[in-house]
Amino acid sequence: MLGAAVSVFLSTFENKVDRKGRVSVPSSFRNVLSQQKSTGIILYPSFKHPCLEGSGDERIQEIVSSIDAIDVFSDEAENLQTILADAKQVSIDSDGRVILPHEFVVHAGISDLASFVGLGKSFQIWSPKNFSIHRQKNRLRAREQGATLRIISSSSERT
Amino acid sequence: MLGAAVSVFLSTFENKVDRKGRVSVPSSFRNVLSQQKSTGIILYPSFKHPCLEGSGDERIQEIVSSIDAIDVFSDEAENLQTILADAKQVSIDSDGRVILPHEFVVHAGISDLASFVGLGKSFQIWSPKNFSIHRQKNRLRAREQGATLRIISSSSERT
DNA sequence: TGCAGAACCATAAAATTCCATATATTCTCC
DNA sequence: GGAGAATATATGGAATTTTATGGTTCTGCA
Repeated sequence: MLGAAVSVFLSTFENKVDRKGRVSVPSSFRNVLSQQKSTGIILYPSFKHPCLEGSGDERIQEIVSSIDAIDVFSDEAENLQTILADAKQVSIDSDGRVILPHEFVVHAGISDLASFVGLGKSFQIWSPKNFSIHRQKNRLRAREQGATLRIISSSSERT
Repeated sequence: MLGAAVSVFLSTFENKVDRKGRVSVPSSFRNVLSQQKSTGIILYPSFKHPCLEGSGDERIQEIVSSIDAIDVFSDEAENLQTILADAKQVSIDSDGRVILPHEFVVHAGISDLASFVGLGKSFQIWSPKNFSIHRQKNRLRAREQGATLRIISSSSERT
C-alpha cells in the first residue's frame, strides 16, 4: 500500500469493468472504508449528474436517523426515503471488487471502464468519458469563480 | 448471505406474484427481518398512496405507543388506530415467500408484479407501474428541494 | 368434499466464493 | 546500490451456493 493513508477519498482511478459488472475498488478507497469499519459500500444514482454517489455504509445510518427526526408522513421524509429506495449496498469481495448493479451501470453510462473519483468524505463513479467532460466544466468554472480563495483561507490557519 | 448488511430496508426489488398470490420477499429484506426476530411481516394499506406499508412486527409496538402518547380523541389517533384495524400479519414460508391478501392486492393495484421498496425502518409494496410514477414525482421534488444537501452537511459536522 | 393455505420439490438464473495470473511495488540481503 | 524474493493490485475465469419462481401434494376446515 502506498505511504500515508489520508483517511479521505482522494484522487481518481480508472478501472476495468468485466462482463459480469465487476470492478476493483481502488485500494486506497478500500483503506478508507475499512477505517470506517464499512463492510461494503453504499451506491445511489446522483440526482444531478449521470454518475453514482458512493460512500461507506455508515451514511445510510445517518439518513435513517434524519428520517426518524422528522414527521414520518411528511414530504421531507419522503424525499429522504427516495434515496433509500434508490440506494444499494454492494459488498466488497475478497479480491477487493464490487459488482455494479445493472441499472446503475445504465444510469452512469458505464461500459467497460469506470472512474472512481474521490471527493473527500464520499466518492463518485463515472464513465471516463462523461467524467472528463464534467471535469473540464468544473475546472473552468472554478477558475472563473476563483475557487482558490477558500482554500487559502482555510490552510492559512496552520501557518 | 453476504457479510455486510446494514440492518435497514434498502433499495427496490421487483418480484413476480404467482396465481396464488405468492411473492418472494427480497432476501436482503428477510435478513433485516430475521435480525429483528420477526417471524413474519405486518402489512397495512397506506392511506396516502396506492401501496402497502410493511415492516417487521416490532413496528406495530411503536405505533401502539404513539397512539398512547397523543390525545386519544384526536384525528391523529384515529388515523393510527385505522392502521391497526386494517393491518394483517403474514407469515414467510420456508422458501421466503408471503401471500398477499386479496384486498391488499386490490388496494395497491398489483397484478403479476410487486415492487418492494426499502425505506429504512419499513418498506412499501407497490405495483411497479404506480411506483415508477410515484418515484419520478419524488425524485423531481427531492432535487428541487435539495434533499441531499442537508444530509451531507449534517454528516460533515462530526468529522 | 371441495377449497384455501401450508409444506414440499424441482429448476433456472443470479450472486458469491474460490482459484489463477500478470504486473507493479516494496523489502531484504548481499 | 542493486538483484531477486516477497507482497500487493488489478483482472480473468470457473466452481459453488443462493434466490426467485413454478408446480404438486397435503391438511384442516367450512
